[in-house]
Amino acid sequence: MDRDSVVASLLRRLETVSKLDPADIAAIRSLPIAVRHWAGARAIVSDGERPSECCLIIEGFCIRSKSTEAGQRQILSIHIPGDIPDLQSLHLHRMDHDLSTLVPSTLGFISHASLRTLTHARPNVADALWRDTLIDAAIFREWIVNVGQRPAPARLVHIALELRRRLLSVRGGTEPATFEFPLTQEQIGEALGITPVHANRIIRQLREDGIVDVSRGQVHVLDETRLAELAQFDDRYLHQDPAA
Amino acid sequence: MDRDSVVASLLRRLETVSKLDPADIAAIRSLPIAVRHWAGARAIVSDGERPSECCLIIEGFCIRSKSTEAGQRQILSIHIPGDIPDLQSLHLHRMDHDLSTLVPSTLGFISHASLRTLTHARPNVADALWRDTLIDAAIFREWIVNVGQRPAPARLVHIALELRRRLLSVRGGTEPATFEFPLTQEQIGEALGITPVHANRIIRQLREDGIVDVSRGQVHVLDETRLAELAQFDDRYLHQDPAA
DNA sequence: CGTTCATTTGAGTGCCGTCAATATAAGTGG
DNA sequence: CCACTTATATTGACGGCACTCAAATGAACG
Repeated sequence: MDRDSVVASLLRRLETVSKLDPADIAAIRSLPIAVRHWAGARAIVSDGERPSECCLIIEGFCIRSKSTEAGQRQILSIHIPGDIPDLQSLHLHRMDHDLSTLVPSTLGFISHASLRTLTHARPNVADALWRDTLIDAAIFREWIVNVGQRPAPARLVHIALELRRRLLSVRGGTEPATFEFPLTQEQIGEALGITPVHANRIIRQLREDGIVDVSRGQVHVLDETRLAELAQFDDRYLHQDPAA
Repeated sequence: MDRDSVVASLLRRLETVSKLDPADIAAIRSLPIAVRHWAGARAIVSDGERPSECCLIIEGFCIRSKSTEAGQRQILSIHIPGDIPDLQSLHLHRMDHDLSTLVPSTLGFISHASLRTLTHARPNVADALWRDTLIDAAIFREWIVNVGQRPAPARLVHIALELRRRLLSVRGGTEPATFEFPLTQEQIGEALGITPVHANRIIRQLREDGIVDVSRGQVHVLDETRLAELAQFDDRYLHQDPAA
């Protein structure tokens, strides 16, 4: 895999979210990145570890999650190509959650050392990456609202619409009626804070109602209008416009 | 109010969380800060606004919250002296949630311009503040787990123990059996994702069981052992040790 | 073609929500 | 300082969303 396509999605993403000048872009392009392939459903970094590098998703999907002592798991976020899901480890040295792949993925590892050199040399890039971690936090805030306030069907369609919107800033184009959503029903339950049994019932209900069909790792939108009404999805919290 | 006591809690907090050298500390001390008093239960910045300054809590308590279109409110975090709850606005220009006081408070406002000058001149300070926002995000992650996975009584004691632990890094000393918790039962409900009626029942149950007494804006620990067992509180996610 | 994992469905239970009323505390003006 | 107003806390009755336990079906994979 050539260097350009490795950083392409990262740059596309940083540029939709921040303003960078050519020198910044060149500096990011010249970061040393170690590309490795990862099987699906495998840990990348685990709770308690002290990683010395950050992980750029080049291809595939990842999730972050935390497990309680009672043995329950909560999925905290879903990550797509262009994301650096453990960028926080640059300053938070011990992991407080798990990061793992959802499907077979191509990952690029960037050492903390080289990132630190870059951010200290170029405050502009530091700001862009900082901003990236702040958007990450904004998504967590919305996730809290989702789990805390919305009824289960609305929770599901909300995270689905969030994922669709975020995929746009990498893939480009217009909102598709069908898109990847590579979670099992058990994982959907872990993301929404419900049991897999209940997740199944909600999915069936949404399908029977002709709103969305969530199956085989994909979402098929059946009725865009009623879906929007149910999800109450407002993308402002994604902060995708650097000017705003 | 003299300058030293204004920044004292901020410095104490940044130093428990990051390593700063004397020049960094001097630079932070010389930040222009406008001190203002605020009544209780008043908005500081609201969803949709574009603030040009950040707010340091000098005295008092604040919360961040988001409201859904359905009119429900979710409290996202509780803030104490030394916190800069809207530090994210430095890079995320449009607010995606509300920040308001819980009780009458003394606030210090620091312009984005002076913060940006400081962070660009001193990468060390930038890293410390960046780290601060990352801890903020780590707390959000734990909050998601709390709301998504724990039963309501455990949720309540978990946020109470988190607040107690965080108060320690400002106030110093050892874990007190009684501490401030200035939330009404309605606000407790909004923080936990339950109704105020149910919040009341849980509080009563915890009191009757002799575990904790949450009343009149205070928490009284009745049985430290059973409390710890119920809350499953592990402070690792607060990242209070700069070395770790 | 058997093993394993994911999905689906049923029956019964319980946590938590809604609606409603009352009590208590806190604050305000006369 | 008391009457009045309002916010907060408390309690009861009832309903429903979501959980547990359990089993069956379907899909994927070596």
